[in-house]
Amino acid sequence: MSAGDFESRWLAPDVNTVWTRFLHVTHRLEHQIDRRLQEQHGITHTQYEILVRLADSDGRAMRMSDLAERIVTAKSAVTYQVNRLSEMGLVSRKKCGRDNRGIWVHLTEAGAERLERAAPCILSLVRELFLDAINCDQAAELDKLLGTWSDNLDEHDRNPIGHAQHPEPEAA
Amino acid sequence: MSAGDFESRWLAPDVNTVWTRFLHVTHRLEHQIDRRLQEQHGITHTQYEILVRLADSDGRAMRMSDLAERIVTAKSAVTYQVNRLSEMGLVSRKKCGRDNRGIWVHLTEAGAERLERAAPCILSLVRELFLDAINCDQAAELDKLLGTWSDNLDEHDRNPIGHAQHPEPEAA
DNA sequence: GACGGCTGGTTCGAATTCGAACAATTCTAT
DNA sequence: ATAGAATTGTTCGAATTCGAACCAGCCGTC
Repeated sequence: MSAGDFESRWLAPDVNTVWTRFLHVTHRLEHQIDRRLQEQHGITHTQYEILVRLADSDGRAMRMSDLAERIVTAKSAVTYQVNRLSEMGLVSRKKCGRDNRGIWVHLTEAGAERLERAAPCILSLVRELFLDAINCDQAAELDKLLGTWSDNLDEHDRNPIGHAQHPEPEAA
Repeated sequence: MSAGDFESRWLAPDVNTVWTRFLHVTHRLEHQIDRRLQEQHGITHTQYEILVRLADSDGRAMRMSDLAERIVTAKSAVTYQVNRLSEMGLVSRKKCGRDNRGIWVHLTEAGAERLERAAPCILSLVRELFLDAINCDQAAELDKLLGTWSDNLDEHDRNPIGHAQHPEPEAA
């Protein structure tokens, strides 16, 4: 085809390159961590994340929906995983009197212990793969970047469309 | 550990914070893109990735396993997605005479068109959320970081554990 | 040229995720 | 007080992913 001017087609190679590499790296990172976590501690990365968030929370407990928001998944997925973790005895659910429809997920002693055992392993992996090899300046830069991205996402969530094509229904 | 210099500022706020933010940001990014892609172009992010890789390849074709490696998923997942894309008419499979067990996945005209339509949309989203807000220096920095991480992962893959934690002390 | 070992892809079952529909509860405004 | 809206979690079905088992074609050696 090669239809004349398509400057907006592949844009600057930079965007593509950086983005592609970014995806590649993040995917591989997740895979590594997931595997290690599975093999050595018998939990998923998501499950690990849930435990971490609980441990970091006041009273080692959190509401389902807060959990969902923190780990960025659908509520139903949280239900599923909390069931799993509950079966394993790592968390427990308790109704909270205040709001009868709400549920508090508590980290159990067993859960805390499991986390204590898994955390160093994962953190060292994260360090090894992710942080150790970058210097302070880069680290500071990364921190800034994360902030920027986060803000951007917030803003975009508030204002989903930006300038997207009209949400036209499929014309017949 | 003096509490004022870059180093401690970086190390002290612990790995956890940066890592957590990183996960949060990447997950949200993926979700945004996935949603946009689904809503506006009827394909998954993985499917989009496959199309992109094909379009970028010589002869707009790739072997299944190369594809799997590029997009970092299990081979079976590639089979699955290529089947879907094939049903949609966006790719086609062709045996290659050379190696009778190998399969070349070709981008069809329809696939190329679909990609042409989707790419600007996604790239603009990527820019908007990911790149626009960072300046050249930061972009360069990011690029360097990605390179470092990638190398790290390569090395780690070659040398998976090197010092496995306690393999499995599960008994009481 | 037959034999064991690789490699490339597929198939199968299990696990996980999502979104939509739902039930129960709280909140708001009249 | 009450109808309507919003929120909280769950359930359900569909889609997707993974890993292991598997088949088939390639490659080296004898």
